[in-house]
Amino acid sequence: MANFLPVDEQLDLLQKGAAEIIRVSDLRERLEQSLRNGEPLRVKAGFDPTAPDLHLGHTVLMRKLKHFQDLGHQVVFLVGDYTSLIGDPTGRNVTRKPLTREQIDQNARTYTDQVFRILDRDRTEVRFNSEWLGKLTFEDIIRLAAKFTVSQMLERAEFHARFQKEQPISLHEMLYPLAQGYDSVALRADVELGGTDQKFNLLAGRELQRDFGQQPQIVLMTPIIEGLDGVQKMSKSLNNAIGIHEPAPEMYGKLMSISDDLMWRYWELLTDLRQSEIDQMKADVASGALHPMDAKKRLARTIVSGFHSEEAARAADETWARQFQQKADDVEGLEEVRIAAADLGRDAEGRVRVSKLLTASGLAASASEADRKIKEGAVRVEGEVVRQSHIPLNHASRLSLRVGKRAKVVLIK
RNA sequence: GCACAGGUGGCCGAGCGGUUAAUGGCAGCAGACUGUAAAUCUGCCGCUCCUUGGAGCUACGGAGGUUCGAAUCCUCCCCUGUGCACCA
Repeated sequence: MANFLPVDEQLDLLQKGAAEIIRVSDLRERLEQSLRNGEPLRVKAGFDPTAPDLHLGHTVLMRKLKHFQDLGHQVVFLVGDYTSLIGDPTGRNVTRKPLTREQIDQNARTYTDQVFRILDRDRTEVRFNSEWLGKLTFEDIIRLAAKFTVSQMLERAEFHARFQKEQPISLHEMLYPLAQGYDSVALRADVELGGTDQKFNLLAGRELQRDFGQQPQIVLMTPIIEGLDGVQKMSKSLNNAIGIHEPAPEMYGKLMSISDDLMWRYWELLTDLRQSEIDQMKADVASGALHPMDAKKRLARTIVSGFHSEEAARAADETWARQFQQKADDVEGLEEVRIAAADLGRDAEGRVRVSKLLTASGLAASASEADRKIKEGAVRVEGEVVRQSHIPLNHASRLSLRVGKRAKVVLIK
């Protein structure tokens, strides 16, 4: 099988960026064991396909998975198709809405497509937990449930908080850690990765494995990265996430919108730059040798080129600079939208309602909102601020529109 | 099942028969300021329509009802929480 690196070197890479490992001594032992018998470790990480897209927050964990993979270990990418019927209560103050089977399948497909932007497809074992969870009988579930007590469950911060606030906790939500733990049993996992918020669930795996006569898995937790707001964790539903499928300019722009403070965290968790290099850069910014904006641009380029290409990153960089650093409305590189002239409607003098233009192009959610933006002076057509509700539109079939920092080119036919 | 307390705009949370899409906070958006941001200040923050200003429509768990008038009162239903559920 693979030629493994010496244990110390492996540990060195694996510990980098890990928030907590339970326990490091066990991991060392397990690595030594694997080195002796030439068997790679089985390293598991589960993802619930509850949202259709992965975002950069997920990649923190995937990057760590890749480290294991690079070291020659067997990575198991587990799609929690069955557990997503429950919905992980982690970090939730309300019960999740259950997904339909179709949504889950659809999401799972999107997931596996995206994950191989980071992991090596040929060396990754992809599994779905419906494979074994779907076969459990009610009796099996009763036996699993008997392993935990109600107060153990209520110790969990999420449940505790909800209980205190007299908010509902459905019984099935307590089944989640059992299911995730049983996954580890079924997969005979040596190591499980997860975010720090998963601690309880990860530890349940150790518990159950012990009960099933297996060696309890090592648990490696990665930090939870903050979203664009810099406060809450990155999450699609909080609308502060950067999806890994997002187009380069979008991704670049979002990265540039983070605060200077947050930038350092992103450097650490989302790039492979060494800590020493990051510290150096930090020092340069502090001393004034490096402009923070340049550091941030470099961050954005680094990340974007990882998911797209260097050319795409460079192009995004130029587009961004044009859009935000020059005041003039430059049409080049902007997203183009087609609008049917019939959808706009003209008044007797052949003028067009600006709010219609904005809604049709997707720059405003509703005509009412568009009208407000016009009053606020946020709307520009061909670079000129527009304050009237109607503008003449002769034969121009192509014009640039801007609302605040968002801009598009519309083609009217 | 019984009793009690609740269900208000993306979220939290006031209002508890009579100005107003409904105080306030958060989030969001825009303007100013900057280095793109962040911070700060200001404005906006249901939808539709009409060329600055207006007009209309839809909203306070759901359905009915009382009333000139309801988020506010009544009835039923749905949902959540708490307590009780042997003696009671």
